[in-house]
Amino acid sequence: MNEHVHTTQDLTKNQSLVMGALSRSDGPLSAYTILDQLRDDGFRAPLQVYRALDKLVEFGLVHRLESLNAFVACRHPGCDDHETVAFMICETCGQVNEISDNTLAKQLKRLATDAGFALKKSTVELRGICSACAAA
Amino acid sequence: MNEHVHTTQDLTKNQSLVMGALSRSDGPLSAYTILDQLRDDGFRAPLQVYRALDKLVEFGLVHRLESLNAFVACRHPGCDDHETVAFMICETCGQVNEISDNTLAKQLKRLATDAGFALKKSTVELRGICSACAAA
DNA sequence: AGTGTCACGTTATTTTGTTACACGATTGCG
DNA sequence: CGCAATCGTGTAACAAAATAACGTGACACT
Repeated sequence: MNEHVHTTQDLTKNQSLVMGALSRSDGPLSAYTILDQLRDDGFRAPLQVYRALDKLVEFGLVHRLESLNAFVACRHPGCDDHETVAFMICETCGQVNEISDNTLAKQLKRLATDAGFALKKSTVELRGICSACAAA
Repeated sequence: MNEHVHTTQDLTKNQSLVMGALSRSDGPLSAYTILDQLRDDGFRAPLQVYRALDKLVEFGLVHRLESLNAFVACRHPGCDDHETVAFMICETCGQVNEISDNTLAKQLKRLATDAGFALKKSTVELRGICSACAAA
């Protein structure tokens, strides 16, 4: 097993449960929503969720949406560049679309470099109305 | 007076106080930090701060930093494109640099358009180490 | 046995943000 | 004028999001 790429099998029980909840969901979930969903599985405190989430984010299996205070399962786990991903968030239906645009990533890095800024992580979250909702 | 561009004179008392606190500060402030700073001016409840902040953001005088749950005074108030601004946030000193890059703005819009996504607002927050802190 | 590490569990607390309700000032209008 | 509508304000209570502090058990390694 590769030491960097984590799959479901590497996960601890709590991490698997949280990952499962996020995978089942078609949209982002808040930590407390996850907690509620996992009560029957023995979850009792927010910290249990947050600890699992921290690890899952670290593994690149989950993304945090800063503008929503919520989390989503990564659509392309295993891809390297988890520091430069963009999201399109529909304000009508709540659906989140994960985009991996190389040009954008490069541009952000260039912007940072030009300013002498050592970029660690970039948060790009686009808010608007998705095509499906616009049509409806 | 232009009906879209707001200046300090348009602001209500509370809005002015909050704007003043943000302008005085050299970095981002949380709503509750602002509240504490304005206790002597009669502020008592978070809602007073949030209401003022909402308006100031609406006016384009203040930006909200989603990844920090904090707020900063806009460096170039009066500029149109308050929906596509990027921030570089130094994780060492906490300084925030506001960037208005036209190429980036266009690219984000193109990304959205290509996906049939009606972009309303984009959040771009780059985390890393600023040049000053890297040198030190 | 001793040590370090890691995930886990529990309680309490802090930080952040919102809901609900009421009051006063202003504006617009019949 | 009188009256509704709007807007900013004030207060209290509350909900949501995140963390602090402390302790336990499992496991590996020496």
